[in-house]
Amino acid sequence: MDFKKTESILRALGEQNRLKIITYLSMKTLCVCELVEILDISQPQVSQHLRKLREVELVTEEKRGRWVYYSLNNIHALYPVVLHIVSTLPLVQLNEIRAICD
Amino acid sequence: MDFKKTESILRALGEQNRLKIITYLSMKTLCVCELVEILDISQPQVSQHLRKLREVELVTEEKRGRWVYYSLNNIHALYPVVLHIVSTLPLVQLNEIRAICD
DNA sequence: TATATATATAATAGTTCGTTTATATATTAA
DNA sequence: TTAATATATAAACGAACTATTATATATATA
Repeated sequence: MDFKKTESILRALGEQNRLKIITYLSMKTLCVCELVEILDISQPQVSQHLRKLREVELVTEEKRGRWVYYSLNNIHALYPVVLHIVSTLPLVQLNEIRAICD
Repeated sequence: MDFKKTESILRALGEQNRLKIITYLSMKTLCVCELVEILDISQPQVSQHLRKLREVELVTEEKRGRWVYYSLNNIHALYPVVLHIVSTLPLVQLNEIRAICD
């Protein structure tokens, strides 16, 4: 992984909401509206943060009906580094997600 | 390490010149003028990048005479993560540093 | 078909960032 | 003591970033 690419990936990781998205996705594939509820930020904000993570291919997306599900890209060259970073972060709980989606 | 602090550390790491500084410091303690020569960027640029790394305590400094020597902070909570990142970067060589310092 | 939901994107404004240039301070050497 | 070297910092400017607001598209439901 060259310096330029690593720079852009670390930039994508260097934001609290995106770190939280990565942390939750490391536990479970989630759709946008679930992330909106979990992170308690606006839908456009979640979409824009996901875009940054998509641009550097840290996450993958899969459309199912109305929903778009996001997962950590576990074949990314820096996937082990990402998990290492997540392991240093506070434990978060993935409580029952209130069915606000729908 | 909380999300806010991790954000600021990843931001400090998310820049090519700073990634190179970290990479070289992982091999050897170096003074500012040596980094200026190795990275081939201006002295104020090196000093400002070092400041960002100092602010998040990724590096430590030690003044000896006219020179200020910088080292990786190996007791930083994220030191293992930093080494993990460095291990994914291209190998760099620390050739004889022409004695431009002095 | 009309409406509601899920999502993405664009425009805007305020903020942070990186580079350049100029300068100040400390230390050493002449 | 004067000059040179090593370093830090500040100001200025353009670029990149983030949040907000508005809107467009796709899909499902009534």
